[in-house]
Amino acid sequence: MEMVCENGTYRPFRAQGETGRQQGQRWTSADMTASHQSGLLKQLDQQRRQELFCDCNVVVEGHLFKAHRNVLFGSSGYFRMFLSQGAKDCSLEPASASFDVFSPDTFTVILDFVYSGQLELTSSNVIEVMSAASYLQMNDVIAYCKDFIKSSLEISAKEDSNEQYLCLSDGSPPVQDSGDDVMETPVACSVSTPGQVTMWDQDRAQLKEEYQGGALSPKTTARHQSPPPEQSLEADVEQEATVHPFPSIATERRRRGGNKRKASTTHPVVDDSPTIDLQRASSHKAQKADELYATLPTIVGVVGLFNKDSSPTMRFKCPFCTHTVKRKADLKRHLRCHTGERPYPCQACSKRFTRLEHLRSHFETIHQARKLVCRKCKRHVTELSGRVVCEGTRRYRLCDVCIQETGYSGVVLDSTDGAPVDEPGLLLGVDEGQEENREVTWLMDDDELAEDSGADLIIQEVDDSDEETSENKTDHS
DNA sequence: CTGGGGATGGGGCCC
DNA sequence: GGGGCCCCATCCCCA
Repeated sequence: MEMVCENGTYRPFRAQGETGRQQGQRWTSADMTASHQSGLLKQLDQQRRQELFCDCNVVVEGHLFKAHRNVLFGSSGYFRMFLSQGAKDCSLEPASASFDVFSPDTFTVILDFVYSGQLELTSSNVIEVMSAASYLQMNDVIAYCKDFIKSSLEISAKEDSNEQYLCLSDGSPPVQDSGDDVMETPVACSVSTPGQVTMWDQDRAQLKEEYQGGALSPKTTARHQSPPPEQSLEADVEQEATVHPFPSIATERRRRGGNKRKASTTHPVVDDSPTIDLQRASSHKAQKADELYATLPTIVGVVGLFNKDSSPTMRFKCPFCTHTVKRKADLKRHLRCHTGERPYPCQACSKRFTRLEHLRSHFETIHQARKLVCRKCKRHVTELSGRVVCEGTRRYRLCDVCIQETGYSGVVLDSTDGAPVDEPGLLLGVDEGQEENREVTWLMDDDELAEDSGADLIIQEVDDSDEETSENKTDHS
């Protein structure tokens, strides 16, 4: 770059306009800037389509795309790295890049976006475009894809909320399930009937309508030319906790911490309507997860990395975060932390889990008192010496010593028929299903424990539609 | 306020 | 691909 000497120091040469601005002579406006940028981009796009001055060849699965280095450099972190490596190479040979990790159609969408600022997202290509954008390190495209998905799921969540509103119209307070993130606020929202219009199509129509009406913020309109600086992924993630029902890992964990304890300390949900409602919401979430899975193309993340011996290894990349896994099954498992899908409900307390093993662990710990440790003195007990104490649906063991020391009083079930022993001050004949707000405590023998606990855990991957009946049964068993 | 422990959830990997 | 085990991180309660 040409340098000029100014007061004994060298400064970069300034264009006329900048000098003019310093002197207050520059005449400009936002419209003029936008018009100029738009025109320039159009010109570049025309050049690309006419293959004029293209100095970069991109081969995607055998299909050749011609483009301009400068444009790719300015749009993609991947190309910035790639082209920087050859920047010192002053040869006139066009730079060449080859990809097999996404389809030519997907790259067409991305390249069109680069040259026009218009991102043609559809329900069928959003995942693949997002994955490719992740590979190419195009954060703005990723953000737009995320917004597209989030907006769709927001509609879904509104539908869920609306259902909840309808279910709770009898005035019952909404019950927040521990495991599920159900929107609490009822939202007036028209619910489309299945088959009438797809979630994605509805969302696109809404986006288009809002955009045309000028009601949509630039963030969700996939405009490329002037993305605000705060529109980074990090900022986006920060907003998720309050705005979007589609959490990243970070926000998921934050929220998890907030809700988790409520679940473990509150009594089981005994009011049927909210439970059913949560199940419906969860069912809806599972459906959305299924839709997401259905839209996952094989592309989802076939990312070529390299082993120590420089041999390529295939990994599957999560389209929603930077996580990669070796197996597709592991990716599916991982995706549950994004979709919120919890297909394994505890039949005893309605808490839901993402994995069967977590459900099993929870059930054995919380409801079966499988740990042979006295909860009070922490000493090891045996099946015989450790008496099982029940609090609601929670069960744990106390050794005889701790029971005597604490003067433990509660409902003591007869070991033979399970009926409470008639003692003064005990809650007799109180069923938790009938007296949900009273903490019923009793002792239980191992015989009874073995008899009923094994049957309690009905492990199944739930088809939520049938869930309400089965859970009602176990709630009162 | 702090450390320990329980509960939960996610990742890696073997079967 | 699913099930299961192990390990680890995080959050929260409690002493």
